[in-house]
Amino acid sequence: MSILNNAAAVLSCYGAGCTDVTVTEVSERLGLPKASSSRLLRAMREAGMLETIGGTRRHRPGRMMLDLAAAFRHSSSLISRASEVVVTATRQFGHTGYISLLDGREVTAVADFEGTNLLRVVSNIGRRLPAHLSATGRSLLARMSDEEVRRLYDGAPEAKVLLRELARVRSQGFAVSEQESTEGVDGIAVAVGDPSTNEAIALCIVFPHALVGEPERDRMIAALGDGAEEIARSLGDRAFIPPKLENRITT
Amino acid sequence: MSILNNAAAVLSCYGAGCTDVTVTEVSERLGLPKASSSRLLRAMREAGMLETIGGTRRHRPGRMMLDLAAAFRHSSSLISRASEVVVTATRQFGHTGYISLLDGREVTAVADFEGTNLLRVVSNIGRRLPAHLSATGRSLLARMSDEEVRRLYDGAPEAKVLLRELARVRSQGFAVSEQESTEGVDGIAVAVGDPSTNEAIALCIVFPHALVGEPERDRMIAALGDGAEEIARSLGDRAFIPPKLENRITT
DNA sequence: AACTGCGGTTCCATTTTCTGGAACTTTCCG
DNA sequence: CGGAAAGTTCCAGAAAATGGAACCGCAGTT
Repeated sequence: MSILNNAAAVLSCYGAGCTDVTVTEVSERLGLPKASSSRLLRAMREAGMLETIGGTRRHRPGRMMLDLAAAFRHSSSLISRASEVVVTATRQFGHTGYISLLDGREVTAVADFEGTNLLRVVSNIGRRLPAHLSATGRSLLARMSDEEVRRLYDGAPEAKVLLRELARVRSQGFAVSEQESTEGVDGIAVAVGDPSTNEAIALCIVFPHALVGEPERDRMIAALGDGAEEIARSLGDRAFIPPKLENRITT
Repeated sequence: MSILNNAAAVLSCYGAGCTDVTVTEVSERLGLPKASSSRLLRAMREAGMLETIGGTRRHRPGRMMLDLAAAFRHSSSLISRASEVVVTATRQFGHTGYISLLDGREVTAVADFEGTNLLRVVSNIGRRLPAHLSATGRSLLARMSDEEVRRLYDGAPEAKVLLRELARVRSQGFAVSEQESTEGVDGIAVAVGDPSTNEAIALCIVFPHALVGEPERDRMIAALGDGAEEIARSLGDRAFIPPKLENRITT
């Protein structure tokens, strides 16, 4: 068990609302002796991976993580192109937009773009959601074959329902979330990929459930879909599914 | 020399436009034998700190960095409060806003908030600037004593000019940047701190130089200043310098 | 003031991991 | 296809990491 794995295990503690840790908490969560935890956190501090909050015992990720997250975002021309599309839609409609990607069975937001309407949506960056319970996740899963989805959700009770849901997403070319992950907030998502890097991302807009009617939703779907289609064409994404509003299935 | 330090050195390669690295590049930049570099990158890959781009030889930061950057942002109530202020100002004025912090002699943006006006400013997150050459940097440095600034810039040729500049910032309570780091773009920044964590951040708005006149600049300064003052009051920041428009010194 | 408990740090012998150079393998390009 | 460049594996020795115990620092209680 290398120290690098221990360090990564410490870093994995962050998330799901955990913003800082102490020596004792690390010791308990990783099952390491106190002495090892103390030395590990110290070494990580000195390497810049962690920093203490105001000289207290509380350790948070070091500020180098800001640079690293940005480098991740900039490493992908797919993300850059999709960001342009979502920014434009965010400005056009005034609602908040996201770029998200899959990591195992979860989605995580890569970038967000604040809207101007009255709805202040908590930033999704750093917040992981089950893929099958979010529009972005479903739009991304819909790009996979049923066999691939079955393998990913092997043994999971939600697999059967999910496969039916994904058939629907494929038919429509977009995924919809209705107050699913946030009360009062709906979302629409369209996924697109880059075959040269074998990655895919979801473009998403979220908006207040009660204030946005179907005509505006259609316009947003079209805006995301047209932009994503342009990206798919220029990157050669043969798995792209263009949104077809006439195929919309209402619940 | 521990493997953790080597890993951190690899992670430090990202930034200044570098979004991915190969084994050979790491070998050269860190002065390590190829064998060591290959094993190091592999161990970091397996730990999730790095990932390859589409199975190529190119390594970028792993997606865990997104979570870690978010945890950093959420670890500070100062950043959260300041973000509220900047979002409000961004919506009120339509210009892009930032939260930035100091790291040595550099500033780095923690969060950005896209405006709605026609100016599309490249995201500053992940882009480090010399603190003395940016409004956010100067507003943060102005909170330090001259002695502290001299120590930070010990031996640096720009120290003398900077100290004069900081006296000006202290007199005004805000810092201004006029087409300094980006052509055609001006910025104003106000710094505020949290004595309980001993950290400080700068609230900043950037806008097109040619399109924003002095009355609107004053209103933006007031918006940032009032918000920052509220934060300072509630966190007990005795080093806070409220903006005083009557003390403005024009170049 | 002394004591106790909790969180964290240091010491040290032992164990484990990491290292560099060389040989080998894979990939890419002309 | 061949050659060169990039990357990987092997192995003995060196270096780092480990766990348990002792120690330290701080805060609260008597």
